Amino acid sequence: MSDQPSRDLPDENHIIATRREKLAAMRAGGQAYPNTFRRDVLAEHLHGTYAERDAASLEAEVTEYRVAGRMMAKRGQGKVSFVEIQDGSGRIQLFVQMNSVGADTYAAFKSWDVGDIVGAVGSVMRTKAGELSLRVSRIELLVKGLRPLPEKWVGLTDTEIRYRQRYVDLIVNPEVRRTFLRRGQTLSFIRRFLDALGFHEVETPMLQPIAGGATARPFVTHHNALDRDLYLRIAPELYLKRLVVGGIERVYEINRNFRNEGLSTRHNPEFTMLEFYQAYADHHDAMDLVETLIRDTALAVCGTASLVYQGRQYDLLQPFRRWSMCAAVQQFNPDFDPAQIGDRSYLAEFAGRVGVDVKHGYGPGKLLTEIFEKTVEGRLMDPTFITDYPTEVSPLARRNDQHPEVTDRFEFFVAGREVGNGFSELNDPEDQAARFRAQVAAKDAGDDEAMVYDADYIRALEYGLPPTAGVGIGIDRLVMFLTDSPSIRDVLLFPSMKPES
RNA sequence: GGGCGCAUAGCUCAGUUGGCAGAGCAGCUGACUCUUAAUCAGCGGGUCCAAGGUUCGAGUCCUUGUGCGCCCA
Repeated sequence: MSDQPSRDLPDENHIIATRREKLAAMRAGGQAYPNTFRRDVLAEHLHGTYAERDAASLEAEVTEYRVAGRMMAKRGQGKVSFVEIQDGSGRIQLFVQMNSVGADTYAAFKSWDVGDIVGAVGSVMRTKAGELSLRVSRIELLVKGLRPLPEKWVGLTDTEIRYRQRYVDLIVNPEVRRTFLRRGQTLSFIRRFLDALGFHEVETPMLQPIAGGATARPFVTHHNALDRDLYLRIAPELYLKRLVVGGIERVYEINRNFRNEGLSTRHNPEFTMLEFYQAYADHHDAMDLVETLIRDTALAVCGTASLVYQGRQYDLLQPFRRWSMCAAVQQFNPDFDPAQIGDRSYLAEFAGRVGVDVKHGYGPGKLLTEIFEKTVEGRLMDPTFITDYPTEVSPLARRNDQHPEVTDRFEFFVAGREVGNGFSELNDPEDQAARFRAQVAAKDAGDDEAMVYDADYIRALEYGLPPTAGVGIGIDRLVMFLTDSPSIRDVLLFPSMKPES
């Protein structure tokens, strides 16, 4: 231990030291990190091809295969050993005999460790226990693993190590790999779904001079050459609607948003959002589209629309429920009187009673929304659209023609969590300018999440935004639902963490 | 931001009333030509999260801090 070459590593131990000695011996004997071995088959393909073949019929199979992967198990039995290697598709057992690979190779092989990466050549066989294996004629150590893998049976459960060292998590926990493959399939399917409907995928700025399109606190960064602050975007919304003005009438973007808020099982400072906009459509069309999108995505990536999330059954084939916010509040608060929905003092009293921290600037719409979030949101388990969001809390949404105090807006909930948000877009530039001014007033009054006046966006609207519906869907929360993951950190490869202690 | 819980070997975990730091797996040495968490014999392995405090004596009790988890805001 006295001459370790990597004293900067905090957790050197005798296991790592022993493996470093093995690596040093490899270096002394030639190339320790060869990149000449080429494989020609994956484990999954072997299992698929030979699943039905018995031991006797495989004896006649002379095809030599070349496989490569990480050794996940090694069971020595004297002059014969069994090894499980894991490649990108799964695992395959290697049957390594001294008589087949030679005494020298076999002696070297005995010193290799679980966690090392090997390449092997051999023909298929079935062992006496019935396991499909490769009878190895040649085997080669490709990469020496210096750090021991977690214990083979219980594995790695410490959530902190799982998140900070996701590479280890991925090696030893197959379900983690499945979760992230499914996340990729979800993104891929959504793109195909929207592409097929004539939507065009675009990329709009993530560094923005004005962080608009949502009510949230942004991250601030600085551009040195311009000597000005820029903001990481909190939403792509205002840029995407500029594109609709420009004639890209069906447009979407899937990318990261950044919001300067705390961490929780539902919040990560950077998260992935899908937003799409469709000209000549309204919020009803958008809800229909979201319902189809969610259902078809589940069918495509889970193979079924009947899902289990955290022990509860969800049937996405049933039509999604649609409730106005007021009706939903009444549903979960039998003593709530919808006739007094315009009465601020009534709402303030009710809000205070259910635990809302009522602030002076809150109007009736904000109060109703707070009551909704406090008493309803977490209980919306089955897929539900909540509609008729108050204009007061919807500065970018079109007013309802009959009831201008609410907007043609909805949010989508499932499993007690908000997953989507959409509305008929406000395309009246004068109304939009007034709404921005109200937001600026709120900001001046101390609401640091309120919006900033975006003069160029108003200018764009003055050229004419077609009647348009827009939707945002939180991809991380959708993937949580589709993969039965309790925390957003389970669907982010590298979730935000406090600095390692 | 508040409350509760957790932190001991590379990993997963025990640790009694405050009295010598433990197990399984992994590792090392040896045996073993069909194993499946292989088996058998032997051996090594610790900043008990950090810093203070109480005590003859602290992994254990107290305080503060750090990280993680859960709940609440």
